[in-house]
Amino acid sequence: MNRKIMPGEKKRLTTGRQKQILDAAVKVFSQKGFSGATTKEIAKEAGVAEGTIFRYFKTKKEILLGLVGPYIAQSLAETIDETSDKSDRIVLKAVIKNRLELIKKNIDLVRLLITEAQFHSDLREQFTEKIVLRSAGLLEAFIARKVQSGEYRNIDPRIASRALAGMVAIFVLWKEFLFGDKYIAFDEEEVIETVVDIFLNGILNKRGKEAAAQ
Amino acid sequence: MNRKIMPGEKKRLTTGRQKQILDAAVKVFSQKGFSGATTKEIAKEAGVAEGTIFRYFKTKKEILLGLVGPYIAQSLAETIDETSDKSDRIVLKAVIKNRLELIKKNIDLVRLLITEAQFHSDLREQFTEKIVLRSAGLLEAFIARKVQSGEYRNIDPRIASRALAGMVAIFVLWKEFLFGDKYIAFDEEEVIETVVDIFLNGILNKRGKEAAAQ
DNA sequence: CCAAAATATGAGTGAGTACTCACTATTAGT
DNA sequence: ACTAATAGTGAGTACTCACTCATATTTTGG
Repeated sequence: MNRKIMPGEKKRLTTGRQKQILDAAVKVFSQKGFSGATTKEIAKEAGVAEGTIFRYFKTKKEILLGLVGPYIAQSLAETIDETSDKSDRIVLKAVIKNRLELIKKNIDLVRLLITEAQFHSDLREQFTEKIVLRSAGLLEAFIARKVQSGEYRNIDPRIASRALAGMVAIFVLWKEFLFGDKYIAFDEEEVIETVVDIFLNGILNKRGKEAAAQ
Repeated sequence: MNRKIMPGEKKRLTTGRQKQILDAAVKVFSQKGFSGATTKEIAKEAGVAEGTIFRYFKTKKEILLGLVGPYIAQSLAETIDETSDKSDRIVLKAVIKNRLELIKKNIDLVRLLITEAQFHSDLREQFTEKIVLRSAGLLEAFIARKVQSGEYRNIDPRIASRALAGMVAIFVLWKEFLFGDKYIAFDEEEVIETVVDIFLNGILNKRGKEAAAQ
């Protein structure tokens, strides 16, 4: 009557039809937008018949919403704890690089989420609470600690954390959303280095500090 | 046979059916996305019959492209020349505020352009060249001058200008794209103040400078 | 005022869409 | 090997959409 549940499986989303369809959906949705994509295309991309899709998802919209559960968590919710004794410069650069890697690996999903979050409030809420606020919170907490310890100047960590995120984000948007390398190709390493440099210089409490390299 | 052209008119896009339809299109497109919007809705919003739309635009796509000509220029291409003797702090804050006002006044158009630029390369190119690169160029030049004069540290102005833009942009995206004031309501004045502060502190060549307010 | 030109209308059309369902293929239990 | 349950299929269905066009209204010029 009901299929046996294997010990370790519970919700095996990593594999199987469902995952296969969601993977295809991310690709097609991100290329054409939700409204512009057709279920026929998704089926083709997934290598299944159109009807099969509706065995796993009642509606097209439900496919989109299917992305915010385990799927997103699996793709984007990795966490990093650099509770190290390394310098801020190193830690921040590492965090940023890690984040960028994650985004680049899932750029289709990210573009899709940002684009469609505008139009689907249910998607927006999940995306916000599961990904954005959580990520923002980590960086915010890090900065708040430094402010409290007096290492950083007394700047609102909610603003500072977002400012730093924004500095990096704009280069991702620039490249992945709009222009590719058509107008300017930025060197990622140099961008990160510069951004962290401006940020730390801007927020550190002044002490005898190293001068900027000429 | 052909209608008389009044002396000063040439292309009067500021008024008339065309403008009326474009205004409606911005509203509907930005709410539903290009694919999700229907010509019927646009017609209704514009207060004309559906057929009338196709008297002014051959296709739906052409309505979208109609937005990038004089329409965009008129809405977003205002320029500011703060060739002043005021302090950087004042100038930058003024520039940012001016830019934010412009964006807020045309937020529907901005959202639409950012969203649809992904899917329509013709729109993307116009938007990029007419708006984005031009705006970026102004700030870039400003910073480049300061770097050359030795006021700012030797930081790539292309990166620095975008970093500053990103710091501000993320708060606009945060509010207008995703969350409104649902999670955190930022005070615009404070955000600008803080961002400029971090940026200038981060990029200024060190001299006897005012300490951060406690 | 009138006719002719320009403009506006909205029911109609064909293409294309999300979704259904009667059917086929595969798998699992014995 | 047989059977029942499950999974997969793709042509068909009801509907929506961009776009057309015959007709109606407004504007123009004399």
